[in-house]
Amino acid sequence: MGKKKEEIYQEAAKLFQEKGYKAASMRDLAERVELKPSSLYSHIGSKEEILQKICFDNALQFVEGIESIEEKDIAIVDKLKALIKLHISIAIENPTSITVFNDEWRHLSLPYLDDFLALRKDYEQRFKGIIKKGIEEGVLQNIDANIVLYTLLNSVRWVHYWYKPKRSITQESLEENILSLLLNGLKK
Amino acid sequence: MGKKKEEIYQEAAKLFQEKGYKAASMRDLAERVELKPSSLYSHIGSKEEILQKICFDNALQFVEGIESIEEKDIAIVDKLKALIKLHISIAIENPTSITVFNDEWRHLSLPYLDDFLALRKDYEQRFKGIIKKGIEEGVLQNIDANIVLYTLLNSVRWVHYWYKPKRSITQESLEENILSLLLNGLKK
DNA sequence: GTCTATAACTTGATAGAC
DNA sequence: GTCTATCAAGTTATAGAC
Repeated sequence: MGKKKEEIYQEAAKLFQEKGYKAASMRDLAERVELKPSSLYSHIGSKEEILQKICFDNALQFVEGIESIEEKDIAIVDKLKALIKLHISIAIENPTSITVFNDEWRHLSLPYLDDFLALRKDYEQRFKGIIKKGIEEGVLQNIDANIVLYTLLNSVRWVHYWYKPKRSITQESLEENILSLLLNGLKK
Repeated sequence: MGKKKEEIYQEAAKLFQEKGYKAASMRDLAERVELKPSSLYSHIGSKEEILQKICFDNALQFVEGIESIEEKDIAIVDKLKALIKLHISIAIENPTSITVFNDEWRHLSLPYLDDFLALRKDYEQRFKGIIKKGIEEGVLQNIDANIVLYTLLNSVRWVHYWYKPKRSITQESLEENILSLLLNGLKK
């Protein structure tokens, strides 16, 4: 990928994050990469093409991550730990694009929207499968698998909104704290 | 509030939820309430006025809710339970406006944006205060208060995205399950 | 690959008749 | 209070010179 093209994608992600996809204009973007708006189109096909790349790149990262965890020969609880860590590390490594992935996918047009939702559904089903197995094995509390799935996903999906790497908390201790809270509970 | 005005606010919330504030047009809205676009302005002042009402009405519901919980003479753990239930019930009672409140507040213009953020900050500080007291008293695990605050908020803030009241799960059992997960942990 | 110019369209909101 | 007509500004994207 050309250097300018890469710059455009990166700045677009920032812009989409700050203003939202719809409110971010190609004029804004052009200004940030020091080009006239029309010149953007020598590098990219359309505004939505940028959104597509961001959404699907992130979706694939999650799908690949869960596949590799599924294959591992480890205890269910450790698979869940690995999944939660996967979410935290993806969110912290690339907070900008993960925000767009989380919040702006709905502006995808068909058929991309359907493809995206299918990928997401697939991911959630795999995640739920691991939870269900843990309940069956008796190592997890017998809580509705959907509730566990979405409570875990949600609690971890927005870490990047408030966690700043420069703070006193390291990523390691962040992971430990969240894992302790989710696995052992808030009560002493 | 006039009947038509009420209808406009309600449909606007739905529309903002479905498409996002920026992508939802006054023409869309007019069509839904069976008016010509210009006629909307006999009932409302502007598009943003609708957003303001949605955001501040919800924010005040949370602030009033936490004030009433603070005043109660009950154990810290019970205050936390009450807070989590507050979030769940607000989200389920009015899923449409809570989505707009959650996701679209950033399209508020100044000075409303600052007012809104101040309200939110105030709420979070109060919530964090309760958590800190629980840690001091020794009834909660010694986990960073920010991590607890945001993990709780996030896990519960998006319940309405996946919980459908018509499902087999009642609101009561939903609350019990989420509370059990957050307070006692996922592990058996 | 960048520019100027502009097409084709959508946006929120207003003026003024009825 | 609803309408028709319309404005002014903003949108993505393209055409074609250099």
